[in-house]
Amino acid sequence: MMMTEDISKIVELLQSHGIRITPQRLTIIQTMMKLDHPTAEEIHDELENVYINISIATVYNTIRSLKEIGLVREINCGEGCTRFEIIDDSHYHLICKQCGRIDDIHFETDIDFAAIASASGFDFKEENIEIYGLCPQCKN
Amino acid sequence: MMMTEDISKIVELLQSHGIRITPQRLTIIQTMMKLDHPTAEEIHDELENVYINISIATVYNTIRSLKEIGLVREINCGEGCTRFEIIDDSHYHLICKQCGRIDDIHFETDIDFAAIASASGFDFKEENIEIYGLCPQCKN
DNA sequence: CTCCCTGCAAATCCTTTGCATACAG
DNA sequence: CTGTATGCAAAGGATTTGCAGGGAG
Repeated sequence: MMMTEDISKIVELLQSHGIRITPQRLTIIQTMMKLDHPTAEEIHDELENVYINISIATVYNTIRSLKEIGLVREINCGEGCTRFEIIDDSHYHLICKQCGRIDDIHFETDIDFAAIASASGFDFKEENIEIYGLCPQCKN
Repeated sequence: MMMTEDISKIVELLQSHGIRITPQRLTIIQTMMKLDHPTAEEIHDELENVYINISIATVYNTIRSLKEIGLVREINCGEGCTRFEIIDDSHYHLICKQCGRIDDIHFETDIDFAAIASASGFDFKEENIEIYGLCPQCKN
């Protein structure tokens, strides 16, 4: 997980994309760092728990901005289940097709994503690897 | 793309999962094979074009069944854009973050997905690799 | 100061569901 | 025959948008 001190780097990233630094945005980012692959609603609920009122629309709008600049990744956990996370180092996901459990998986790969993208004339931004299966609880 | 002759194998796959063979399901599968990463609605529209009336609910229900048995993969092309394809050989996707263009990418990888899954106690089903960037048209 | 951001509520869009009928096995 | 699949329409849920006021730069 990304360290709290990295907030200053995140602030620079937002500024470099002309995104204004607002208390709501910083709060949402910090909440995403605290929670484990939260849904938009879980972020919103967590904020309510600490008596911070940020509208769900702002949560969604912020997530969208952060996705666009590559700070946030969307994880598809099936059946209308969408979760989000701050992208830090290269880690990928192991997802249970049954219950939606998401495990972070760290491994190295020899795939040169940037080269693959540019071979088709694309500017590489980021990659996403999802491994689907049945978790220990669901596989029986 | 999967060959039409493979329909018999698909029929077997459905049967082995206790999924009944209906004209609607076969038609939807063939339409998915014909179209390039269609959305649910594109499948439905294509059927209307040839005067076949299959309700959009049946399209969605069928896609869901096919996803569950691992025949169909969902591709996330951002901004509430969900596309589907029949899974055939191992190929992955290069997706434009701007316009949603999807290119199929074929490459080999040394990642042993099954081993990674079982290391966490998961039964491996399938994997998904998405590379995001900006396509030649959008990167300027 | 100016323009972007926020909150609220309403709108929208995608997907699923309930029910009666049809049909695959 | 029996139980699942289908069609239709309606429900449901997630995400976005319009608008007026507030705040960052």
